[in-house]
Amino acid sequence: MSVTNTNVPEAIKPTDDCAVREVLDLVGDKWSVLIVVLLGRRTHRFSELHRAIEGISQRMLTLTLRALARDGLITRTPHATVPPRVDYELTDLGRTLLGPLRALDTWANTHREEIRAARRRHDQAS
Amino acid sequence: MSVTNTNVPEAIKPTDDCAVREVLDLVGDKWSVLIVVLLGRRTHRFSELHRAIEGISQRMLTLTLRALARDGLITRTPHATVPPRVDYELTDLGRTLLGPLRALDTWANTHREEIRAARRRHDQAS
DNA sequence: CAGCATCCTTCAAGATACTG
DNA sequence: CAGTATCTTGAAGGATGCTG
Repeated sequence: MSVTNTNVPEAIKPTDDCAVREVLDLVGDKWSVLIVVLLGRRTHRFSELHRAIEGISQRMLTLTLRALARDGLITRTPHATVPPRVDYELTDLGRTLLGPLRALDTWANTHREEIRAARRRHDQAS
Repeated sequence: MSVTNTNVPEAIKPTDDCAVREVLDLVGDKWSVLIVVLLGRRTHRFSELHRAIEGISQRMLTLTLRALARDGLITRTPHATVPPRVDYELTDLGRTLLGPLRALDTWANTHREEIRAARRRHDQAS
């Protein structure tokens, strides 16, 4: 199913059939967008990401980076130095994702208060 | 942290500090975007959504609708008829989300093959 | 019809300790 | 430094039966 095309049958299957959900399967988890955004600014090494992202464990950083690399959004380049050093960088594909993410970012900043208000109203009423 | 503003310190906290992650906390789950997209076309009643969204359980449909209503993205209007009937509809706020979602949708459709290719390459290499 | 109440399973994610 | 290897837990989600 497409968000854009409205000339479609009623039914929706998650993942198979909804393009937006495919994106969420790529970067909808807890850490991926944070990494993509940081790498959107500049190349980072592993330890830099680890320090920059508050609260992430070494394990989750490794797993998330591996998944992003598999999907072609980032590259991993190890340097044979001592001590070892591994750089992570957005691919061209990864960079194209920054635009849509910016749209979401703008939306969130614009409507943040509206959402909080709705929540307060709802929680009050019940 | 903002995706747009690059004049910011290094560190990122998830949820608190990243606007994109806030959106993902609203609609990043398995079913929310599907519902938002369907309601973007027209008002639906509960049973219509249940039939339209392949694989969703009554329980998850109820929970997801409730969360979306709490965040002010949709409205719930029960009709005192027999048999009972409840309509769900996007709010103005909910409608403003369709734009950013469309951006993601377009991105996914454009780069779907690229991602599949990257994945094949990666899985081959290992 | 539109749900709620329970029980159950699975998996994302965290904690901790170890290593090339 | 940049990871693995285990173990554990919490929350998301599913299955089923009941009800105003």
